[in-house]
Amino acid sequence: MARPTIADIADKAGVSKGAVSFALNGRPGVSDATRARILQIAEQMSWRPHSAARALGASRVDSVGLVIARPARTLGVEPFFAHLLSGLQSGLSTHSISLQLLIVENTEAEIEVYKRWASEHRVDGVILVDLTVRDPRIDALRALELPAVVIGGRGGKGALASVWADDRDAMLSIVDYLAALGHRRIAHVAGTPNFQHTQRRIRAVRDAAPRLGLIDAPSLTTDFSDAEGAATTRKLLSQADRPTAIVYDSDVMAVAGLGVAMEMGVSVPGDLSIVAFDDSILTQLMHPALTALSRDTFEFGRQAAEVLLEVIAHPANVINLRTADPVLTVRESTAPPSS
Amino acid sequence: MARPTIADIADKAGVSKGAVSFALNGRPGVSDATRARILQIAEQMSWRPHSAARALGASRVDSVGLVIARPARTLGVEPFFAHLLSGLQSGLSTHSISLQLLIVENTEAEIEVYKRWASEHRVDGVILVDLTVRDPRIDALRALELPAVVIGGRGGKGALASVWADDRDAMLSIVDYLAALGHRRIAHVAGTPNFQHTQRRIRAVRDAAPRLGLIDAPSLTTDFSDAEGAATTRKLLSQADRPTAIVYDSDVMAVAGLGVAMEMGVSVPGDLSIVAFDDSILTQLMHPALTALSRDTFEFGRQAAEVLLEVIAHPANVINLRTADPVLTVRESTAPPSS
DNA sequence: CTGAGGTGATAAACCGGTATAGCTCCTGCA
DNA sequence: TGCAGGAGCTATACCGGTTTATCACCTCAG
Repeated sequence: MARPTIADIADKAGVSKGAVSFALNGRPGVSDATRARILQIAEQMSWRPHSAARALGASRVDSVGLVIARPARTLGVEPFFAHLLSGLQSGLSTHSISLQLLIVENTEAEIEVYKRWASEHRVDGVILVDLTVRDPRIDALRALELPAVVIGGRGGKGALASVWADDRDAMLSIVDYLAALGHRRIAHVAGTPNFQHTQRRIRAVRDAAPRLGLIDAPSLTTDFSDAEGAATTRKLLSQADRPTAIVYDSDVMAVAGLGVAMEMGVSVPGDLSIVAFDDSILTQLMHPALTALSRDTFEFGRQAAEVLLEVIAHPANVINLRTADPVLTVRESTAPPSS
Repeated sequence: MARPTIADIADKAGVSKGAVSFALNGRPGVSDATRARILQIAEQMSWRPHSAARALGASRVDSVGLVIARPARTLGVEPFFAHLLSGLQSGLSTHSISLQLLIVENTEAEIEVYKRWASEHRVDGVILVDLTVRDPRIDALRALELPAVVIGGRGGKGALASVWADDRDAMLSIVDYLAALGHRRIAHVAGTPNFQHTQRRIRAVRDAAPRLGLIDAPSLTTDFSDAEGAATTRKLLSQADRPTAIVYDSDVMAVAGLGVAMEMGVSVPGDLSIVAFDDSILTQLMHPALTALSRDTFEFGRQAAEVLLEVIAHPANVINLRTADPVLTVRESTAPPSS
């Protein structure tokens, strides 16, 4: 017998299908003795539930979805997603929930995927990343009544559950550190301005400037690419009063910035300190190794999974979980300013 | 009506459920007029099939799986997987097939996942990556009768379908190029020896050495990590007769190697030429930018998807597809040897 | 005029589970 | 003694599709 069904088990145990179902799902309706016998037979026949049959009967598919709307090119470099995925899976696997992953080009396509998933009952819920200001996905998901958890932002007036880290505090810890080293000209090479976290980081820099007595603290937005990271760095370093420290919103841009500094004869950390807002193997491969903000992305994913499962189970329960604060890992790219 | 079923359509069209099913799946049994009417009603009610119901009836789930057995740490840096994923999805989405992704720690866990997927009918087939010599997954999959396609290797005596590139030719093109530049001491920092492609690359170097008159052409295996890449480079550059060119099996190791060269005062490409077997944004961020072998990984994934769907439809049909050869992208890290 | 064969449809079984109504005992309490 | 109530189990409907057996009807050849 290749693939036993509960009917086979019922036959062998001399009970009804219903009793087998009760026993296998740990719900009342059978005696302990019968339950034990059924479980043993199931084990021995190496029975496993047919996912489609269960989904049809129980109207849940034990599967959640993650759509990433980014060009594949930028995806690969970011260890963020790999760690997030691992964390998500770690949180899901304990409940035998599987993960559907889809990479699409833009937000419209992403919303289309949600519609399809909802109408085909392919997932019980979804995880949202890269939240933008006035994100259209939030309304779309609400309309679809698809449970969701937002990663790294708030779910729009508390409507969607979320798991988030405090970008503001994190940015402040970087700027505080640089100011303590003696830097007064600090620049911030930010990412895409429509991302919520970009906004929060820019605001943090702006707010901290007066308190720390910074002479200049510009935030320049980019598209997160190495090319714009390099171009922006070139512009900053060409100024008369160039910054003595630059904070980059991503590790890739920080590495690109380091390249520009070398190319222009600006020594790091002698003439310029560099900090990356994201940590990865990239920052450690460099010479000098880059000071970077380390986040526990794996744990982030694990918590997101837990929250999502909770929201699926109890849709009314809107959870907003703040995760552990990221910490600044100081390496070789930061030092007091030379003059 | 939130989610219409074919019964609703049947009611509205005044026909039976069966007729609707025939019409929607484009199979004979209904007249063209009725078919058109049913399709129109389905469209208007924005009907979509319930995936679980379809899976249960048709015994296929329109979903395939990919398991990656690697630590998440190394995963993120490799653009390879992001591109492969995009390509796979591109090939699958035209047939409305979804992809399940799972990252696990080791091969045993991977095989367990296959067993679970097979017994729970969660996927119609799987894609295999990182093929090792005498790979245990091949026999496991055959035992499970789970359709599969192997990426980047042969499916064990032609048993499993495969999509592969010619690693041997690729390595020869690198070594030929370095020899043409005048290099006679070429070293090869290889990956894990149990990978099939590592073996093929090592063999290619060994076979080419006499023909090209190479004085020395050692292949040193590593675990693919930046640490071992750096350590091996350090060892090579400390030798009396140190190599004038090093070929690295991955971009991460090449970058680590470049760092070691800088740290030891060995100029690149003046004193040492460096080639990476894998291309990515990493190699382009470096100074000097690294000469690297570029593969069309997206297309690779797309073809793998096509082959897998073919194998699922016709299990007896074992396809072995050779993809386009990778090309060497020459950048700043290679030059004729100095002396 | 008859019968073979094809067309267009229906009804019902089926896929493998879950959920529920109901039945049979058994126990405990008035 | 009678009966309420619960434990333990069965039978059956149901989820939303697919597939098969069957049938009515029409056409056309013999």
